[in-house]
Amino acid sequence: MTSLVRPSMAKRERYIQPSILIMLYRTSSYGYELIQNIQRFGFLEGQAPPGMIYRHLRQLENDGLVLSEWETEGSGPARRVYRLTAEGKEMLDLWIEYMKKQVTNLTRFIEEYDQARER
Amino acid sequence: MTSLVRPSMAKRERYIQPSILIMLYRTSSYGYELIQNIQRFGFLEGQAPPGMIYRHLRQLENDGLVLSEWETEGSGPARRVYRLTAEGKEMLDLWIEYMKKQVTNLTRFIEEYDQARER
DNA sequence: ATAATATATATCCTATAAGCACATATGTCA
DNA sequence: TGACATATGTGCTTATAGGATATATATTAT
Repeated sequence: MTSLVRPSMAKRERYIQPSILIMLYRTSSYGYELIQNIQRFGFLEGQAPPGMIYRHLRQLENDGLVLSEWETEGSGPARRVYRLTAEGKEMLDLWIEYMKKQVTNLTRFIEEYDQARER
Repeated sequence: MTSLVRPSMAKRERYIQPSILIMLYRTSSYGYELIQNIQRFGFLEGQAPPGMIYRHLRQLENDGLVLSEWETEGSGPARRVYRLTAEGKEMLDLWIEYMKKQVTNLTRFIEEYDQARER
C-alpha cells in the first residue's frame, strides 16, 4: 500500500461561493456564522478557513451579489451582516443549473466506470 | 439584464485527470487521441487544450500512474502511447469514490435550494 | 516536386484561486 | 485583569487552468 496522494486533489471544487449564496438566500448572515455552518453542505472537511470566507464575501460584494451593513447591536464584537441582492439570486440560479449538469456528467462517468469494470 | 459573469467560474472542476485515467483503463491511448475524445464526458466545452493534456500526461507518468512508450509503427508521426499502471487504477477508484460523494452533496444542495424556493 | 493540411507532441508565460499562517480588535466571564 | 470566545481581516506561497506558440512528421492536393 503506497501513500497514494490524489494528484490535483489539493485544490478541489469546494463550492464555497454557492454555499454562501444559498445561506444568504435563506436568511441574512455574517462571516463568522457562515464559517460555523458552511461545512454542513459536505464540500469541505472541517471548518472553512476564515480568510477564504471573508475574501469571498468581499469579492461577492464587489460583484454586486451581496450587500453588507455593520450591526453593532447585540452582544459581542460588531458584525458585518450580508444579504443577497437580486443579482446574487440570479447567480445562485446559474450555480444550480451548473450543479445539475455536473450531477448528470458525474453519474454518467460512474456508470461508464462500472461498465468498464464488468469486462 | 447585466452581463452576469460567474465569479470563480473560470477555473471550474473539469475532471481532466480522471477522464484520462478512465480512457486508459479501457484501452491504451495517446495524447492526440485523448484530446479528440475527452470532451465526450461533458466536463469541458469543446476540445481540450493540447497543452493541458500533455502536461497532465507527464505529471501522471511522474506519479507512476501511467507508463508510456513511443510507437513508430503505423501511419503519421510517431505517438507516445500511454497505458494505466496498477497505481493508476487505484487512483481511478479514489476518483470514483470522490465523485460519488460529490453527487450526494450536489443532490442534497439542489434539494435544499428547491425547498428554500417553496417558501 | 512542392505546397498545404492533418497528425502529433511539447514549452512558455500569465492569471486565478486555494492553502495556510498570522494579525487585530471587541466583548464576556471568572 | 487575564483568559477566552467572538469577529474580521491581511499576506505570502503554491497549484492549476488558460491560451499562445513552437516543432516535427506524414499525407494529400496541385
